[in-house]
Amino acid sequence: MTPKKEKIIYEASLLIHSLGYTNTKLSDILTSSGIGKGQFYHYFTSKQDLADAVVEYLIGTMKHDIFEEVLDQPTAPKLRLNQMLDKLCAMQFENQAQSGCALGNLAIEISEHEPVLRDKISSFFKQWEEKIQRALDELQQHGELDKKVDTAKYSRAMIAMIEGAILLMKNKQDIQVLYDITDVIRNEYNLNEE
Amino acid sequence: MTPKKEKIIYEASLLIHSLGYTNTKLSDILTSSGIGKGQFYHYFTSKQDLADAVVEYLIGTMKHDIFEEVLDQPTAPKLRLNQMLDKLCAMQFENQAQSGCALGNLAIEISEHEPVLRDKISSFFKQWEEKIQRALDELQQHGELDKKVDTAKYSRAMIAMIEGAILLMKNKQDIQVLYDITDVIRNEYNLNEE
Amino acid sequence: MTPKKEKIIYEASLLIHSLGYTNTKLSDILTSSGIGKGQFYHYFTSKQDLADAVVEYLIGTMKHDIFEEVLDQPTAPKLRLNQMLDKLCAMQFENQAQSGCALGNLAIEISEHEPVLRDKISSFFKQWEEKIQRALDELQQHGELDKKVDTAKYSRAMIAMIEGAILLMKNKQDIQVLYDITDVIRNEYNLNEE
Amino acid sequence: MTPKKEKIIYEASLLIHSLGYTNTKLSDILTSSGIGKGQFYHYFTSKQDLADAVVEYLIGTMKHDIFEEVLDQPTAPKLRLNQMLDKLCAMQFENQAQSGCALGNLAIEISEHEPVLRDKISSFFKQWEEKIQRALDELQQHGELDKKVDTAKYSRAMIAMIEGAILLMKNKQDIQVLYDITDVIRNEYNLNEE
DNA sequence: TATGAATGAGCTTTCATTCAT
DNA sequence: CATGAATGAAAGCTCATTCAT
Repeated sequence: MTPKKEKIIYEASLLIHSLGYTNTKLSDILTSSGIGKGQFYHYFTSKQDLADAVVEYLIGTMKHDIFEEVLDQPTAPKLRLNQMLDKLCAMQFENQAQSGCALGNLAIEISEHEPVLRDKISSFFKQWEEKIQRALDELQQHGELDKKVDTAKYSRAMIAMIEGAILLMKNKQDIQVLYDITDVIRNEYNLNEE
Repeated sequence: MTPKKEKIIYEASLLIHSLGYTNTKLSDILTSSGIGKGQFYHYFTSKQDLADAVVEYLIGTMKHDIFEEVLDQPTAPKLRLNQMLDKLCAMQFENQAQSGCALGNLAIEISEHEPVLRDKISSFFKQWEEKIQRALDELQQHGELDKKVDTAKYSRAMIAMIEGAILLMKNKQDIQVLYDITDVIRNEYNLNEE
Repeated sequence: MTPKKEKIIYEASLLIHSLGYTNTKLSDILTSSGIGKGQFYHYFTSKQDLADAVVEYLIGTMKHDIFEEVLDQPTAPKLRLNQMLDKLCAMQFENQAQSGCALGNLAIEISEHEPVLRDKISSFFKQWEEKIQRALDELQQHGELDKKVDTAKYSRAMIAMIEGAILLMKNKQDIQVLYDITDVIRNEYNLNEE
Repeated sequence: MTPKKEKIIYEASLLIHSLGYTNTKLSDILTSSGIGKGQFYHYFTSKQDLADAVVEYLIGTMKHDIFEEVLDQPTAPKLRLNQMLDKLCAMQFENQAQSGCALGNLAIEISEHEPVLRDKISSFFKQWEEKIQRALDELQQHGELDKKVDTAKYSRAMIAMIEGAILLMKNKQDIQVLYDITDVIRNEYNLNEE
């Protein structure tokens, strides 16, 4: 992967995050990347091909920021989940609550009609669920979570709350929505005390 | 509003639900509605104008189905909330878990760049929150909900869970995701009968 | 078929005759026809679609000029064949021996890779063979052609001589080539005397 | 001429034979030849320049196969012409009747608009005519051909039949067309042994 | 009202050619 | 000699919108 290609993917990811895949025009990408039309097709076979690369890049970023740096750490489960929420809030704050979740947006834009991309995103969400579930299992073992909750369902529900919160936040263009709902998450999953 | 105009809006709402606003072409709408180009511009000044009407229609449908028929009813709060969840699940089941939430999709597609539509959707979500909050307040008064929860935040969080669940469901193209997460909602908000 | 569509097909047929299918650009056709890009796609679904129409038009023209006006006439076979050759020579003379046989050119350009167009042209050549063969059969019956020649093969061979003559004529950009070879045809098929 | 350059010309000739000059892309040639872009422009100044070389190569091949190995041989004229036809049939059989005559195809594709290439091909056809004419003259001297035929016209007509036969054969994608018409040639020019 | 022909800016993509290394 | 990154004009095509009837 040449630096140029990485640059194109990065610039495209910003555009797609803000505008969506369809609304991002090749000309936008060319302008942002500072390349010519022909050059683009030297690196990618099509706009679709770039979309694949962007999705992989976005998933890679999330895996790095959320999995490797937080959920995969050998720290206490409560800490991991709190750090995860902090980080997600920080990401949206940096974006000024404007564009929402890049992968969530794409999931909604393409899931019904683009099976390949859908599966990539779906696979990411599955991994995320598993890592949260592991944390919830640990909490349960430590008696910090109600014994009878189904951690598989609850980890998925936590992601749903996060994605839904970001959706509502984007719709209101107001970061407070995300803060409020992460508060509720911390309450409901006993992430607050001590 | 002539029946023809209503027909156009209805057919457009189906297409936009499945394809998104940008990916829905005027020609698709004309074909579905069985009208000609000139006819369209007789009823609408632009595609944007139609989008406004579609959003109003979608909001109107939700208000009828969820507000008037359920949340505004003088029934027990637990029943109202359960019926609301049942209805939302039924709607997605009918759609075979394919397209997700029409308003949620649009919220994500247009919130950053189309203030007028964003505000319309945002206003709908706000009303929804208020009606859920009212139900939660009643539950609290009946001692069926923890006294210290902030019902404003919790009603918003419930919508976040619902929208997030539908997002994940659409991404997996599997209704079970929605069922699982509504189970969690019922648990957490003490909606299961006893 | 609207006059506009006919005009596009006609102008395209001239361009394709001279330049070939691939070398004829949509922009050439638009300029010749005096229409805009969008209008073209109102009448045709693609450049390929136009090619189909052009082939049909070219075949139709040949059928009219060579079949209906000459070979299908109830005149003497020798006269019909001579008139056919005269007409073919006249057509190339009008074109100043520049572009050759429109259908022959297309046959060479597309036969290996475009089965649909190939079959259309092939079907035209087959009909042409049959009509010449009928004339040759009549000649044989009148004792004006050697009894033992296989009229099926000889009619096909006559078309081969014509198409080959036009090919060589085009290559030399000299009508005389065609005249010389039609002379040979008239000799060999006893079309001269009286 | 380096082996690499010869390789490029050879691979290009195969592609141009099948696809035509315009439809053969530089990238196809690079792939087939296993070279890079820069390498190509080291050997050729342009695609046109390559086309010149390909035409020379194709003409050279025909001269070797048809002239040197057959028509220039000091054998009997009837044998030479029969061997020529046999060889031409064999070449098309090898190609499975798919692509036709490489030089005939190019003649049709470029004669109207590329004078340099046209003249090269035209010059080849002229030489071919002369060599056939010489054979016909010898046949006439041996009393094996009608005295009064104009051997110049008849040699050209023979090439026309061959090229026309290959055109029809390519259009039908059926080698039998060529076989049938060469049969007629052998009849008409008294080439069948007796 | 109603039709669909016409427009044209802009889209994704192609491709011969040039250039830096 | 050799590579392949870079260029950009031009290709085929799309689509919201306008206009003549």
